[in-house]
Amino acid sequence: MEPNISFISSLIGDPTRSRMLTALMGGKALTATELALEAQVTAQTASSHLAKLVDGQLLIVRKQGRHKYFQLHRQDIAQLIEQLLNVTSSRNHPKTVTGPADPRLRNARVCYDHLAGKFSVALYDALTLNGHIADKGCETIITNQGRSFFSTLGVDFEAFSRNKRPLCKSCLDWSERRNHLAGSLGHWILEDLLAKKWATRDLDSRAISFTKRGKISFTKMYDIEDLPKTETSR
Amino acid sequence: MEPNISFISSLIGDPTRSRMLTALMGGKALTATELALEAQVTAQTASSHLAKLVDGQLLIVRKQGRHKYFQLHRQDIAQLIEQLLNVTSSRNHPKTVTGPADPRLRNARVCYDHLAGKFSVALYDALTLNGHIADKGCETIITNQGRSFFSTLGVDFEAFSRNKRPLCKSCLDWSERRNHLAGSLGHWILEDLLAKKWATRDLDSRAISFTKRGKISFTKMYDIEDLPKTETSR
DNA sequence: TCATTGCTTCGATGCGCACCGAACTATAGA
DNA sequence: TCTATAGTTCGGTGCGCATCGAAGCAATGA
Repeated sequence: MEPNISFISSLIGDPTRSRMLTALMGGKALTATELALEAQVTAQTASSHLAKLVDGQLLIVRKQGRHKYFQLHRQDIAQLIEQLLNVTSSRNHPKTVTGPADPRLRNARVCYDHLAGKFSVALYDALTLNGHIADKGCETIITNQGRSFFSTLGVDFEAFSRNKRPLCKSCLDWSERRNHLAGSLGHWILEDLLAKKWATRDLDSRAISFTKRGKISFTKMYDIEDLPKTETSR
Repeated sequence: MEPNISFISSLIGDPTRSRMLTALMGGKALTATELALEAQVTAQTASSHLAKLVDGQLLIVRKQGRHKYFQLHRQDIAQLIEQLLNVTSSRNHPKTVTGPADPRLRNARVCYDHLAGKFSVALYDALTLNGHIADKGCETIITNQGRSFFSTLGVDFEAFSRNKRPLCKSCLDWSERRNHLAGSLGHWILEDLLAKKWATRDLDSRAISFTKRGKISFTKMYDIEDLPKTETSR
């Protein structure tokens, strides 16, 4: 028998649940109340939705004291949501597309566990331009030069290769409709950014805010030429 | 604003509509009545569903005489469905997974526009083994050797490169849970098979039936060692 | 121990929508 | 012209489910 697509799709198909799922695309685990707020429903309603999402294995839950932390179940779920975002955004009516997007989200945001948005696309372009990665159209690979470049930055490729996750992977950006870097290398870059305090993760959203100094350092480190201006206005 | 995932998902989320969509994964355009049969609903019900799918831009429709032919809208929709199939099948209860699958579908079937199933996985393995393609874990690329190999078979890489579609791409097989070849090269292989009359497309399903001679030629052409036995029993 | 906060269960309400019967339009062929 | 087939529109039915109020557990902290 062919697997039954409709079950998972109908889980995502409810507006409230899909709001929860996109909120969780930030990669951070969120509590039930946070998700209720995000989805704009009462705690009771949220509870029943979350139970369904866990039951359908879209989310995993971890209990910590009197809190319950929810996360996307696995990488492939995040990929599915991302693909849905892509398909949807390219299909939107022209009117709504240009709608009032949060400028911070456009600049830099988290896409599950790696960077997305204008900054991320600029990074991808710079890495390509400098020959660190190669965009083969159908795939993105890391070059030998890129391998040594990232090694000096402290990337442990040995550890990555033990991991079954793809090292580098292109991921279509739904706001920019251009490629950006995903995979474990994309993950490393984001973690590195945050560890270096060049940028901070917003508490209330998927947005990533660069500090002034961080922006400069980031630009220098990856040799990015045309980093777009940060629109700091809310 | 983030695009609204739930709209598309809820379209796919209805069991009847999802049956129609999976039926269309065969790549062939189907008429409204065929889809009604496939989804096991009356013509009226099918009509309303199909209108919604077209309206939601999941399908395109072509009118021909008194027939209406429906097809998946674009490649990305097919990819989305495929990803859903993957996620769903890996999540199925062990009981239902081993359920009575149509053996013909397991052997060889169409995945939108390329080959899938056991045969396809065997092909992928053989191509890898012979160094025609290289599975880099995170991506699949065609080697120089593979390029010349396929050139002698009549592949016009020039024409492909003008196309924006990826040349070769791995696609996870939901029945085998292994990679098989997608992309325009995967498409070419399927078309070539059918053109050579080594295999025929079933009229009523996504299944692909190899002729005895075709199976031998296919095995020889791509140097496949361990092609699984064809289970001809229905 | 009691109060507070986080989350769940139960029950009731009401909307949305999948479904079909019946009647209608449109195309093809004779 | 008439007949058969393909597809649509309309109206009515009924189920499913998202929603919330109220009450109930559970864990923390004082």
